[in-house]
Amino acid sequence: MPPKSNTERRITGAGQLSLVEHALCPLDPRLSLVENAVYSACYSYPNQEGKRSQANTRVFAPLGLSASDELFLWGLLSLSLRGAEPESELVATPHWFLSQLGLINQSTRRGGRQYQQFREAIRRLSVVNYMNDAFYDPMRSEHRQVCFGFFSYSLPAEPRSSRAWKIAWDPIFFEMVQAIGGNFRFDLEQYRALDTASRRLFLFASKVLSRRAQLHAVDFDQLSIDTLGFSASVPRRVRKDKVNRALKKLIDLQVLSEANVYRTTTGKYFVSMTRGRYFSRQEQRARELSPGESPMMESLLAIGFEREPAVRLITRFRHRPRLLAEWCDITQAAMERFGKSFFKKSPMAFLIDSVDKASKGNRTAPDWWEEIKRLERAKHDLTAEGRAVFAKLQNELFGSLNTKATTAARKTEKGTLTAIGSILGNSK
DNA sequence: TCTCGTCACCGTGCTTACCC
DNA sequence: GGGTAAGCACGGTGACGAGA
Repeated sequence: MPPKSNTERRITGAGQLSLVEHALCPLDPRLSLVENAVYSACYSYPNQEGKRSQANTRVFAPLGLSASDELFLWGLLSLSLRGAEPESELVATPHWFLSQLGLINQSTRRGGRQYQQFREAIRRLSVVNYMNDAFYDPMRSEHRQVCFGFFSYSLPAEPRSSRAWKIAWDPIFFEMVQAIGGNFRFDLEQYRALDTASRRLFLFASKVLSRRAQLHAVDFDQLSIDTLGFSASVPRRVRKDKVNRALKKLIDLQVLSEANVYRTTTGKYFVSMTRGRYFSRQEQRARELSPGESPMMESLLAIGFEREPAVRLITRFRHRPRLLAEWCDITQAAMERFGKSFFKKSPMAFLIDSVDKASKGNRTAPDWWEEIKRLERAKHDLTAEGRAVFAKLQNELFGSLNTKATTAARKTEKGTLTAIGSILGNSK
């Protein structure tokens, strides 16, 4: 079914160039949603001499990872890149995040489950460690060894709290993403409507076909296992069936005008794809937020402001959004922790006075609030077992890349989830 | 014998409708 | 906003048959 050609605002997602070349975890949640999961994948890229080289990746997910978590990764990234100036930190209520991502709205009676899924996805994504021995750096126009997490977060420890959530991107990752040529845009609503395998294929096609009209020959095994995340143990005929279904969905959405899985010799399959009409109508840049849509709005309303004064306050501090977000959080934390008796006049007066003084350097955040933040941060620490796996993976991918043993190990682990026991066992 | 396509089955996660 | 149940979609597996 072709997408609606309406004039309503389309939500735009943002993808990272190297990350969509390969899957971050298996598609099957039974394989991916396990503690201390390690997923290996590889992809080929043209090096500086124009020859094909191979990039090897490892994704270490201490809390496991679900293919559906990627929706939140790309969605949050798009929110950070929405304005003229990219924001390395997002501070907003979960309701704001979910409504911006189109997961909840005022007309649908949905809520609890979406909040829980968002919270769990954020937890899993925040502890992921990503390693790649040839990650494309758009600023230096070269491939580099990288190791980073995606983001850190700070949520109120009490699930019922109405305080804002804070999400801070990893500086190295964010530097790569926000650079010109480091990201690409796609239609998040279309992405959300697809199943997880089709979503990955959609992103891969969005990246590659935005630069050229046709892809003549993508290795089928590479695409189905490394890029989409099907298990290598699944017979090729079954994978072919599933990839064909995903291709058909993209043809129906006019992302592709034509696609074909074909065989050259026995056991050697390739995929061809041709760009569809989706690319000619895609809105490249997302609209900037008005003050009324600011992530601060819900926090200010919760503190007691009317809508108009809240808009004025947001406009006044539009160049210092972090300062306003921090004092909103302090005010809400004080309301929850000490009650209204904490405030001499009102929470609104406290906020305006505090943020005014803080902007002039005459007031700093209270100690009790720093202590709350410290306790919230403490929840992130890896277990001893997790630290051991991470150290082993780093050594394996970057420490001895040229040894035959490592190459052999990579071949057997490619596209698979490695058992933690085997990793720790090998290191003995 | 090998490759390939189709189908049924099971387990899991997600969406939707309904209700409070 | 939040909980629950039913139905749906999908990934993985295995069996079976057709054709080269």
